[in-house]
Amino acid sequence: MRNAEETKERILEAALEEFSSYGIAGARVDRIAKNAGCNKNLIYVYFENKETLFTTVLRKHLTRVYEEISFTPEDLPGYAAKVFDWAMTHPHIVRLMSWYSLEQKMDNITERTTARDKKIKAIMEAQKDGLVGTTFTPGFLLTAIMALATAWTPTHPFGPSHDPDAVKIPKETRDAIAKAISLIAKGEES
Amino acid sequence: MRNAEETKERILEAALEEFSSYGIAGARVDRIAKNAGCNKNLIYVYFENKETLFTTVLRKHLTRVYEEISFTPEDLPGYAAKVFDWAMTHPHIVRLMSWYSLEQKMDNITERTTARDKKIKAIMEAQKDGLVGTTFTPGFLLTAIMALATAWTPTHPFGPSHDPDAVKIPKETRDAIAKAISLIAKGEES
DNA sequence: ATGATGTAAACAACCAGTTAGTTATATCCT
DNA sequence: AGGATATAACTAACTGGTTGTTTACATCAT
Repeated sequence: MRNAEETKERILEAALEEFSSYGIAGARVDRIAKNAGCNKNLIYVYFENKETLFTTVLRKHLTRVYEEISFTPEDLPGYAAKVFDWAMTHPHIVRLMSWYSLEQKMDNITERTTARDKKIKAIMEAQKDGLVGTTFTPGFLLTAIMALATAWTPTHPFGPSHDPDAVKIPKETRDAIAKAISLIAKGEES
Repeated sequence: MRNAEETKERILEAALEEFSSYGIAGARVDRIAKNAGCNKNLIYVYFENKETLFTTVLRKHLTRVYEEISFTPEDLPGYAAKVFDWAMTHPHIVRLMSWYSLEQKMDNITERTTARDKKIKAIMEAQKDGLVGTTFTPGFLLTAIMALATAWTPTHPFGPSHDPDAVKIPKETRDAIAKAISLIAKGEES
């Protein structure tokens, strides 16, 4: 019963649930402690603040995502499908990212920007090699992929509420997204 | 100085700013009263409480949007461009919608669902008339349009942070979005 | 003078963060 | 081995400030 690492993990789990549901401002430290089955003070011992607890949770899951989802510039539709699958199976983390981008004070997490730069460069090279069309810029393509892949997440402002039936048939939606990205990545003329 | 309608309006203005910046949980009623230049109690006299004040602000601007942006099922790229322009010039309201979809207790505003149903039906008819391709369902097309059109908003989790240069050249981004929607709406085969 | 409009103060609940103290467990000494 | 001791893990209770909401009172227009 007296295991610091285990309690830290329980706190992080409860914090994910709490922050995902209520955001930073809406989250309650007492509730996190209760759901983690530990004393409130331990949260302040192991993690500095409410805010650093949040960023700790976010960073932890973000790095896990970067490891799980490999970027394939030569197969952008497949990448979009992978991101879609991940977003649909990990709605908590998508919510976490949404909260962060709204409540943020504009200090970006370094991991994200470096990961983004890598992808941009990879798309540029794929374009040079003729694997991806040059109708759109790498930045546009990447943003379009992420926007489409996460659009059907329960949290999205224009998501399931605009396409309620899609939630029941995720496979069809995934294929449609891949298809759409395929069209954009080729970028044929009209 | 003694004009109820005027003070109501000042409260709604200050509330928009406050809720857009901090969300429902993060917003402070004292700050709204201060920025509206009125007594805190008036907020409770004219609007029930914090939450109904929020929904009042949201509803007000949503109906305005529905009036301003006309839906053109025969020209989906043009509609996407219009939505993009609106999103870029009204970031507060986009943020308001984002907050709402995150903090929501899943009770949808009726105006939104009816407006959505109308658009879906319009796209269906456009497909029957051969004005829009049938590769994708109307719900998918509508969601894709909204997702792409709002993806470069400052608040989007994968927005400007994934495509920083796009913010400086909104016209190019708008045209790229229209082009992308054009490709999807045609839905040519590979 | 009466209802609409506005003000100041208070209130009760809440909440992030702290303090002081307790228990378990590992380490050291003999 | 076994008792003293130090330390890591944990707890209960408190603090000081904040916050949504209410109450009691003042002032203006008609």
